[in-house]
Amino acid sequence: MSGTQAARKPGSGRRGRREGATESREHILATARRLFAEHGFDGTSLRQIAREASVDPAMIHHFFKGKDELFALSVALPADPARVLEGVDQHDPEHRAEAIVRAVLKLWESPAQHSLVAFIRGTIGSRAKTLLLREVVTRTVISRIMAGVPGPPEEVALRGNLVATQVVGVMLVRYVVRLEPLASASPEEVVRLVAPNVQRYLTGELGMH
Amino acid sequence: MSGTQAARKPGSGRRGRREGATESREHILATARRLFAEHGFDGTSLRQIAREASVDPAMIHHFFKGKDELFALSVALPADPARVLEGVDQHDPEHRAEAIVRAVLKLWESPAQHSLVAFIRGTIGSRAKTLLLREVVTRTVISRIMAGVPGPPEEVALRGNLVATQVVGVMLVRYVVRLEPLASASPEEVVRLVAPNVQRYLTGELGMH
DNA sequence: GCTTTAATTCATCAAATGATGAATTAAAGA
DNA sequence: TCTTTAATTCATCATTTGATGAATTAAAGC
Repeated sequence: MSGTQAARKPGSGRRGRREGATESREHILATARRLFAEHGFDGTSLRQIAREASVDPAMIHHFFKGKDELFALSVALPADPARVLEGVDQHDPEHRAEAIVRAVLKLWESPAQHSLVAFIRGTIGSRAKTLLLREVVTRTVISRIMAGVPGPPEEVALRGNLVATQVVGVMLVRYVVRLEPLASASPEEVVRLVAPNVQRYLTGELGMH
Repeated sequence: MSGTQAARKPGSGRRGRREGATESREHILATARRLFAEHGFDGTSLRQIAREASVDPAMIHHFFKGKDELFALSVALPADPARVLEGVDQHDPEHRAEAIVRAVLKLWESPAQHSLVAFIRGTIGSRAKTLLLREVVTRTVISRIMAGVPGPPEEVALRGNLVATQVVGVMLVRYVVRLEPLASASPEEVVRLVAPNVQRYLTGELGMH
């Protein structure tokens, strides 16, 4: 796992503050996002981030409390669920699926994609982080998606879980594993393909009881 | 991340071969399976495995070439896709979804569950391993599931991807993230809930072209 | 211009990791 | 029984990791 030597030898840079605008903090964050996305949390070292950001490792501790905070700030929750799903709950539940799928795809097609992949990799890799994910997903995402859906609470909760399976599945297969041809399909085509199934979970006949 | 001290101090055990049956190798494998499932590949150290298996770390290198081989043997491909999906392709494509979902759930409800979660965590955590997963899934799983499905190859491939989104989503939400109430639903109920959506992807109207 | 603040690098630490070779002991085979 | 093979532990290495404190330099505020 040991790559080639650093692009900047230890000692080639002058000491002290650099001239010009200060942008190291953003470089660190951008590099961290990219590396966490590629190799996950444990697979990415602070030194590697520092090297690729052309910065001394100590800078990371100067700007952030440690690796955890860097991960949290660079990668975790790269988007505010409330904003992403804004307006979704104003659609009639009977015709909400399209809006959900479209909102999710819009987010994943944005520049946030790197961060999102990093979030998925870093989160699923560890049990502790997965538990955190469950909380976030349940409280902020699913509750929002299911607002106003009629039926007994237990059934609505189950429907929310089912919607999650389909949405998470698309995210994983299209953006993380990148199966073709789905990965190359246009967002609108994905909406057409997937939304009907999501709609069934939301308000359709489930064949229960 | 550092847990409590080991259950066996360094020096409390006699040197040399232990008396009685030799089962350390299996203990190592079982412990590795469990720990890889909880903390992923990088999050699990050989020393931790050795400690919880009540074994010297050097034993791991005695039985296995290294961490990679241990991971491969304990965790990777915990089930032969061919066996799991055996007979699925003998169902008429028009009524194959139930068989698929049932086969997948049967596997995940088996004792292999730990290994499978470990496989997912270890695989999704790293980009390189994800690429490998893509190969395996495409060549062995999807091709088997889609055998005999009519239509142009490109469309069949897309349908296969869509089936994958739904199946992967269920695996992740039910077994890895464990969202309730889906995680506690009976396998047969999950089949009833999910199979219709899988069937639409397999042979249903997709609204394309 | 002077002072304060912040950015940047260097040197270094303690801990943990994967790995290896030698020594010790029991089981298996003759 | 004697010999060979395999299992088990110990001691130890070189690396890597995350982290810290001090020293150096530029920017910002006055």
